[in-house]
Amino acid sequence: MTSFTQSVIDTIKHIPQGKVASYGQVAAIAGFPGAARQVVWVLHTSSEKEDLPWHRVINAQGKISLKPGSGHEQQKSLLEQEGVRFDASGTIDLDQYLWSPG
DNA sequence: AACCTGACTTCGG
DNA sequence: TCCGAAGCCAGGT
Repeated sequence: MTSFTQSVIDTIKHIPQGKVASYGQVAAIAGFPGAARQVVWVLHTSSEKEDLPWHRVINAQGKISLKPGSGHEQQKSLLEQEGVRFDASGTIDLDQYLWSPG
């Protein structure tokens, strides 16, 4: 499979524990730069079926985009369990936790 | 077949 | 520095 969906799913599955990646980054690595919104859609449609580490995908500012009550707390909790520290304002230190597939 | 939506990103005023 | 608008693409209705 070389579809956009499969590429994104595969990319997300490769995000290591304790690291995070932005939507745009995931799209770019998957081979579709600028397709951040489609990544959102993939998470919505395949996060459970494909058993994806959806919580490791955040926005480019190092913050969780979900609204409180819609998974925000759960995502933060899951990341903290993996060792990701949050700022007092709920921001992740990208210098330290941003995934670089190097 | 056309229109709408989505956990985004980036640029311009 | 902050806000608004446009652009990305696939899937659902």
